[in-house]
Order: sequence, then C-alpha cells, then structure tokens
Amino acid sequence: MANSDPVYLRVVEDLRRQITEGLLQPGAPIPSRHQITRKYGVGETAARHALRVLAQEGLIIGRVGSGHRVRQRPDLLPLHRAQAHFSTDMHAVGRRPTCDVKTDSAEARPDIAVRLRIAAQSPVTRTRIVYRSDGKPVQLAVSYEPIVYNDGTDDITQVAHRLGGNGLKLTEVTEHVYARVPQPVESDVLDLPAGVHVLHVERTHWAGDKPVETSDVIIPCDQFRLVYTLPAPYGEQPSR
Amino acid sequence: MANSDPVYLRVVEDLRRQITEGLLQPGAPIPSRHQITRKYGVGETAARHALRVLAQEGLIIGRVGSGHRVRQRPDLLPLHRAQAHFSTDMHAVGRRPTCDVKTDSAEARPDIAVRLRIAAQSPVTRTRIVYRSDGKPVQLAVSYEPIVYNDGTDDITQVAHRLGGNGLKLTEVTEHVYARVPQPVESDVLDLPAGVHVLHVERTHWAGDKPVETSDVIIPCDQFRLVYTLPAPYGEQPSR
DNA sequence: GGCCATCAGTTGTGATTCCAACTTTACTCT
DNA sequence: AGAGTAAAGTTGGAATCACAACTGATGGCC
Repeated sequence: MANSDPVYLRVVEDLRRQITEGLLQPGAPIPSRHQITRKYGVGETAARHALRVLAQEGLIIGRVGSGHRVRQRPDLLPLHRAQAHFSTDMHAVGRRPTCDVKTDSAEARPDIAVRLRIAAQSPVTRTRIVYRSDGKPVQLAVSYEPIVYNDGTDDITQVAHRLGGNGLKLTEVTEHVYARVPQPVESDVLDLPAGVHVLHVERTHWAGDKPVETSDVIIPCDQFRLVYTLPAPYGEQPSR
Repeated sequence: MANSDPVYLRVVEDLRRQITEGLLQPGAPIPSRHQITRKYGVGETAARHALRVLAQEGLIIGRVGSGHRVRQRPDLLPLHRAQAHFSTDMHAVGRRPTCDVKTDSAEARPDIAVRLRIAAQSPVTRTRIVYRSDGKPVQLAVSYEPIVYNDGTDDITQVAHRLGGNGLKLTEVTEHVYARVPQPVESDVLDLPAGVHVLHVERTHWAGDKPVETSDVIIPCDQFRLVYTLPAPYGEQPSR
C-alpha cells in the first residue's frame, strides 16, 4: 500500500515524523537537497518540494547559504482576550510593549456597516493600532466606531472608558475568531515568514443590543494563542 | 521597485488582486499553466508555482483535467463556544448533526497531566468524538478526565451534568485557541484539502481551582469560526 | 594571535522536458 | 438521434540543469 504515493510525500512524512516524535530537536539541521536525493533516492525536484512543504507547514525554516533547521516553536504566548491587556500579557513574559495609534475618519465598508448596524458609507472613526513587543510589530488592530460617539479623544485604547463617559453602558463583547492567510500588507508589517497564518478576531462591543464599536485584530499564529475564560455552562447544556 | 521580486510573485499578486477585488468571482476559471506563460511572459515553472501558491492559500482549487477555479468560500459557520452546542449551531443552518463517541482508558500524556494537574501517566478516561454534519466529519474532539470522576456513563457530551452529579461544582471554562497545520490523521479523518489549517481549542473545565476535565477540539479553518460572547470589561481596563 | 580572502556548500528561483491520469469536447458510426 | 470513441487540453508529479545570493569554514597572511 501507499506505493503509488508521490515520492516527495515519502520524504515529507519521514521527516515530519522525526520532527514530531522529537527525534529531530528544534534547531537540528535537516538534510540538504543533495543529501535528500542521495538518502531517499529521489530527484532534486522531489527533495526541493518536500522541503518546501515542510517549510510551508512551519516545521522547518530555511536560510540561504546555511540550510534548513527544525523551527523552534517558542511557546505560544497567551493573549487574554477581552478581559485583559496586551500590555499586561507582554509584561508577564518580560517584554516591553508599545503601540502606535493613528486615528482618522472614513466611510464604513459594507461589512463594517453590517457589524455596526449602520448604513453603508456612513462616516466612522477609524483607528489603526500597531502593537509592538520589544519594538517588533506583533499585532495589528483596526477599530471602527460610528463618528457620533467620538469626542475627539484619540486614545482609542480606552474605548470603553470614553464610551462609558458618553452615557453608553457597555454590556458585552462578542468575538468571532478564525484563521486565514495573511494579506500582503499584514505579512509585510508583521514580518511573517512564509506559511504562517493569522488569527483574525472580529470584536464588537455592545451596549444592550446596539453595537458601539467593532474592530479587527490580526494576530500571528506562530507566536500567540488566545485565552478565553468563561463562566461554566449551567447544568443543563454543557455539550462540546 | 519590486523589479527583482521573483517572477512567480508577479503572477500570484495579480491573480490574488483580481480575486480579492471580486474581478474573478467564485467559480470563475483561472488561466491554465500554458495561458499564464503566454499572458505574463513567464516560464512554465513560474506559472505552476504561482498556481500552487494560490491553491495553498485556499484562493483557488485545481482539478486534474478540468483546471483551476476560484474557490467558493462558503460563509464560515459560527460555532458558539462553551455556551452552546454543536447540534444547535448545525440545526441553525439546516444541517443534520450526528457524532460518534468512543471511550477508553489511557495514561495521561505529559501535557494532559499538566493541564489536569495530575501525575504523568496517571490513568484517565479518554473520549474521542467525531462530529458530523450531514454525515461528513467536520470536527474532532478528544476529552480527558481523571478516572476517579468517571462513573461509567459513556455519554461524554454531558460532561458537566455528570460531573455535577458527582458533587463537583463547575465554576468556569478556559479555552486556549490557536491555529496550526493539521496532523496527517486529522486531515485524513476530516478530509481536509491541502493548505487548510485547523483551529485547536484546548478546553479545560474547572471546579474552583481544580481542573476536572480537559479536551482538545480540532476545527477546520475553512468551514468554521468561533464565536465568544463575554461580559463587557469593567470600566477600568477595556484595552485592546 | 587576529584578520581577511577564498571556496565549497546551500537555498531560492527558474527553464525545460516528460509522463500519467483525468475531463471535456468533438466526432464517427450504428 | 444516440452511443461510444478519439483527441485535445489540463493538472500533478518528476528529472535535470543552471545561476545568483548567501553562509560557514578553511587557510594564508600580517
């Protein structure tokens, strides 16, 4: 069986096994293209393809001139969503957090308009934030709020505070989480290696049944994980 | 600028732009290898490589004999975490949910032991669940609980219920979310196309400061998104 | 010893060619 | 007309060769 499988898959699977089983520790060198052709008796194309696939999967990383090595996957830093702060999370692991904030006005894109339940192209206050850890950009966020709430305070990191001051009582936050391929801009700004996906969090702040602010947060999958703490489900329906 | 960029990137970026801008609608045919070589004046290697990259990103899908087409990305179905059910979510979109449950005993792996705060290799009850939507496997879950809590009920979908019956009061749930490349078993069972990542949710049920159950839930990124509903952060610290 | 230049090895990219398996279309024959 | 067949086009896999840019190590020179 598995005899008619593509040749390069044999190489991929053997190396992947060695990596996941710990036989090849992080940092360990991977056989070069030439060595693979000899060891596995495959052509250069297959060897190259195998290495590309493993790199794409994030298991190994290649540098021109040096070779491929098993990628050391640093522990994924926990980001405590909604309740906590980027800065708190970073301080907890000894990083120096900073962020750039730019605010301007714009017309709501159709999807943003739906999320904010306003008419498309309504004016919104748009805030772009680049979060940095020790100077390196590690997260992006774009926040939108109907312009009516904005009072000129440009410290968007205090949304709830300000909105609270405007007589709106925030009741809950919803977060929609999915992973996707980064857009060119994103992999550029965040300096993402090839193959790394991003977590996309669409967050909306609600005051009763009215959305008052929504934002898109882009987080590299290879550095962070999201942590949610929720009240236990009531006795009746704990499924999944 | 961008003159020294790899040739295949020019093709990738042009096609990607056309797709994301909606110029090429889902289902629309992508130029074939030969057509690309002519239209963009590149070699066959570059054309093929460009198509491979786009396929890897999930933007297009190729079939032997037929060609590449823009992938129609169905809306990502929302999974309401922790509060709701797989079955509720599926019924909401007209799918017929089912699941397979298999329970056995095992020794706790090191990481599981840490999560349950028990000694490594302690006996645990392991439950594997395959969730299906209209018969197709769409989610995997493996649940672990210290064997001491198990009373023989094999309906693991009622964890909290049973644990509650054992005099344990569940207080909260934590979920750690990250995306990664599927393991071979996972892409096999879930029948994942190449390039699709999975969301990995490490969920732990707590009774006070004691973990009583932990599970790994594997969710395909191309079909689902997670939805969390959280209480609004208190006035003082709404950051991020 | 310390510094610098050279060189072999490696990756990323690319061209060219070939083939098997498959799909779609067109055509021929009954 | 309908059925079966042939041909053309497409993807995915693979081999081979080539080259620029880069790295690490070696060895020679001061």
